[in-house]
Order: sequence, then structure tokens, then C-alpha cells
Amino acid sequence: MQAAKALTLEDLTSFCIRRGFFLPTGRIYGGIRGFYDYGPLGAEMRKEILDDWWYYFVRRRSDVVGIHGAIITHPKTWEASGHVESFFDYLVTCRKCGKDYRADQLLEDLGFRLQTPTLDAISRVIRENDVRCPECGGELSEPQPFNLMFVTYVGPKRGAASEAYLRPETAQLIFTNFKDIYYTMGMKLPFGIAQVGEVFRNEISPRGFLFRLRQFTQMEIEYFVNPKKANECPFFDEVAGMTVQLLTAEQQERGEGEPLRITLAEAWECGYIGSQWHAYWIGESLRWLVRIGLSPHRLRVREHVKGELAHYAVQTFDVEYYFHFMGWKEIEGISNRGDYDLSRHQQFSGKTMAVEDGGELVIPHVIEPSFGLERIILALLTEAYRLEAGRPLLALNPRVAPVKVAVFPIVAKPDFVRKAREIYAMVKEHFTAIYEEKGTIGRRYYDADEMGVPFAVTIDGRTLEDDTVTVRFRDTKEQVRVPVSELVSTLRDLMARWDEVSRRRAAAPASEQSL
RNA sequence: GCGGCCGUAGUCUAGUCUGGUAGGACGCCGGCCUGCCACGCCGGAGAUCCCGGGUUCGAAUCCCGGCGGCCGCACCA
Repeated sequence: MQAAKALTLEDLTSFCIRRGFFLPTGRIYGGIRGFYDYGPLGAEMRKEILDDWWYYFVRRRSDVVGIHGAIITHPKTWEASGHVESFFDYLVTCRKCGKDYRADQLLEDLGFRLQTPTLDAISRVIRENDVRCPECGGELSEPQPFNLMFVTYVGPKRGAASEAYLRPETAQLIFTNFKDIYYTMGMKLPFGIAQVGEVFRNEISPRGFLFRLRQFTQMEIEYFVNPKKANECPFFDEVAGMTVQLLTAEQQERGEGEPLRITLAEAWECGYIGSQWHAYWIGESLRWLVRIGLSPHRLRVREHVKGELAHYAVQTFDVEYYFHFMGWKEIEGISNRGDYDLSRHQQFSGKTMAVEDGGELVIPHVIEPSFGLERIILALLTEAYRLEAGRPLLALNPRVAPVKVAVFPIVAKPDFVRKAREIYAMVKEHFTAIYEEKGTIGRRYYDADEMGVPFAVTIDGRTLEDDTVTVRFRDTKEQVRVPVSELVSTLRDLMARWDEVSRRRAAAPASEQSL
């Protein structure tokens, strides 16, 4: 007997690569850290999640519109946003032993206090105090800026004048377009602008499969409210009664790790969450995360402590998911950005960002739910992955499953094959579907289970007699027989009632499984 | 970026210490068999042994450098 071993991130990584969810980019050349390509199943899953997000947060609502911004935009954007300033670190290299140090950190370790770690300040402190390499005593190089934004050049000439950045967040495209959207769409406060897209961060050390990437996808909403009406959210009733696990900054500063179990109404009334709109967006976010298949008990809301707050943030809560192999990790950040961004763009562009509300001009305050798509996919796969009799099965919610239906002739005889292909063609018009005729029927069911296909349709001898097929459920293995004429509507109905259909699933959560 | 461990067909892996041009399993392809839950039979293809350099008559194996991965530290808008 081999010792039982819990599912690890490595197991999940190799499962994803083997089944074609993700591939390390440029793999035939050895790959490149922090970048992954989506394979066929991953690409389908990504699209399902994106579509559902867009439906839930944009199309379903009348107060949110969507945009799709450019990846390279005017460089001034990133000066105004504070990214140029706070995305730079400085490296100094020992001229003798070649070791690199982060300049501000080295100086701090040696007891020097810098108000602002600018190039000049660092350089001066090093020179005036004859700071040397702590390892070998060698002379240090001039500080080199290390930019966490990817730099590129616009046009044929390389140089300072043509320098531009790949966007490190989608939010700024919303802020720079704010006034135009406000006018062209005739928006009135409060309202939101949503955007989905790729962002790029030149991380020093990408880690954890999909967890820290250099290119990833954000799904963001910037929701603009009149600061005087920060506590007048007309939708608050929809989430007020939701109980959440909340870990406040205060608790963390006291060293407490056990979150409060508290309703959003209480969390707001007690002042843990600073504004009603902020509490509303926390609730609405959690509802969507549960809707696509994450368990409420594995989701908690953790407030950023002081040192953790971003340069723009008034108050931030992370929605964290419990990954049993690495603990609680952020999958979404929900920040109150105040008027930081709009004020900065007003200042840098010289154009007013104030809009009219209730007879006065205001610069709106912003609540920003920002979802990391790849982290959410990682959470969904972690939650869905389980072993049944030694074989992997993905119990994905049909909303996000890359393939919804598998169609099989029970054996590959011409009559069955002909009928099965006919049914496959019909099903494919309505759902993402696959067809397979090779191998035993059990084998094909298990392969489909591994891809997370919720329903398998089988054509057998009876189909040719009375035009019915069996529909098999991935999670319970139970089957129902339905007329071909009602197949599509039955499948649609089963997906709509999924929570009920899957309630009987017997398998334990992945964290309690062993390999 | 630092330290430790690691890199062999699509996947998992034997072989590495004690150098003699790679073996298995799963998967894949072709054929047969199969009538509701993987692991029936026969045949076959598939390996720059991560990359580059060095030592050697000879390197998957030893040495150096690089790339990539995992863990820890640091970093994390």
C-alpha cells in the first residue's frame, strides 16, 4: 500500500496540461515563466466564465455598461494613475561579486530612512555614506530602475519619446474614458462601467501555476457613486441578509485568524465595511462566485491591513478562496478607490471629471470589484476535481463546463453510428458537444467525466425502435430515457435546475479525497 | 533574485551513485471483439534522455553555464 497523498497543485497542473486546459507557452522551446496558453478545454471554459460574468454584471443590469479598452494607451495615463511612480523599484548590483539588491530595502536594512526612494535620493545616500555590498564589501553600481510594467515602443523609433507600457490593469481605461461614456450613454449616478481584458505585469517571480502570471485576465467594474450618497444603495436589500465570513483589519492586527460570521447588513452597520455600496458589491460578487460553482464555506472576505493597501485605496477587501494545498488566497479584490483616479486624471489632463448629480457638481467615488479570471478558473478546477475509483472527474457546474454534452452510440455499428451522428448534429446547434464512437461505452463515459461533461447521451437498440435516448448524469451516474424530440429542451431544463439535479452527488469534496 | 530539490516518448516512470548509444505502464494509430459504466485480443508508431559547452575511446549518467518546474525566503498595485 502506498501512503495516501492529498491532491497537490502539481497534480492539478499536470492534469490541466494532460487534458488540454492549459499549456505552458512556447513549451517546445522550454517555456517562459509566468505565461500560459489556454488549450481547447481551457479556451471553452474561459469563454463560458467570461460570458456569464458579462451577462450577470452587465447585460442583466441597467446601471452598468461595458467597454473594451486598448492594451497600449497614452503613457500619461500611467503617470496619472501612480503606476509609473509606484511600479518602479531600484536594483543595485555589487561590482565585485555581482549580487543584486533592492536598493530601498538594502538601505532600510542598514538603518537609512528614505522619505521617498527616488533615484537621486538612493544614489546620494549610497555615495555620501559609502554603502558597500554586505556580502563582500565591494563597490555598488548606480541604482537601476526595475519596472514592473512591460515597456514597448510605439512607431519605428526607439527612445524615451516613443516609450509606452502594456497596461498593468484594465481600470485606467475606464477612468480615462469616464467622461465620454457618461455623455455618450447618457449615464446618471450611480452607474458602473465594466471591462474584461488581458493585463501585463513583469512579476519578479511568477509562481503557483495560474496563481501568479505575467499575463492574466481581469474582469472589472468601476462603479461610480456620489460620495454624499455612499450609503444609499437602492439594491442593498438584495444582499443585506447574506452571511459572510469576514476577517477585518482590526482582527488581523490583533493576531486573530478566525473570521466573523456576520450578515452584510451587520458588517455595514457596525462600520466594518465603510460604505453601503461597498458592502453591496461584496455581496453581489459572492453571489456570482457561488453561481458558477464555488462553495460558500470556502469563500471569505478579508480586509487589507494598513501596510497592504494600494496607493489608491481607501479600503480594500479581498475575496479569498480556500485552496487546500495553499490555504486562503485572493481571487478577487474589491476596493474603495475614493476619488483618487478621477482626481488624478483631472489634474494630469486638465479636464474636469466632475459630473452633475442632484443639482451639484461632484467627482464620483469609485467602488471597484476586480476579478482575476485565471485565479477563479484555478479555484473552480480545485473545487471540481475529485477521484472516483482512482479516476479523475471534474464536477464542474454546467454554466462553466467546457463541454456540456457527449453523444455516444452504444456500439459502433452503422445503424447506431448514423443515428448518433444525426443526434450529435442536432445537439451541437444548442450546446458545446463532443461525439465519440470508439472504445467501450464505460470508457467513453469516464473520458467525458474527466473533461467535466455533465451529460452523456447514448443511442442504443431502443433508439431505433422508439426514438428515445438515455441521458446520463456525470455526478450521480443515474440515467433517464427521453424522446429525441424532447432532448434539447430536457437538457436545457436540467442545466437550469442544476443545483437540484446535482444535490444527490455522493462524492466528498476534493480536500477530503486521497490519491 | 537567493537557498534546497528536480527535468528520460503525449503522460507517469526504471536506469544516474558504480559511464558502454534507453526498459516498462498508461495513452495513441490499425485490425478484431464488444450492447450501459476504464483496465478483452493481435499488430504498430512514438525519445533532440530540457538546452549548450566540457571531461572521456565512449555521457541520460561526471563537471560548468543556461532554461524550465516544485518548496522555502524575499517580493506581491
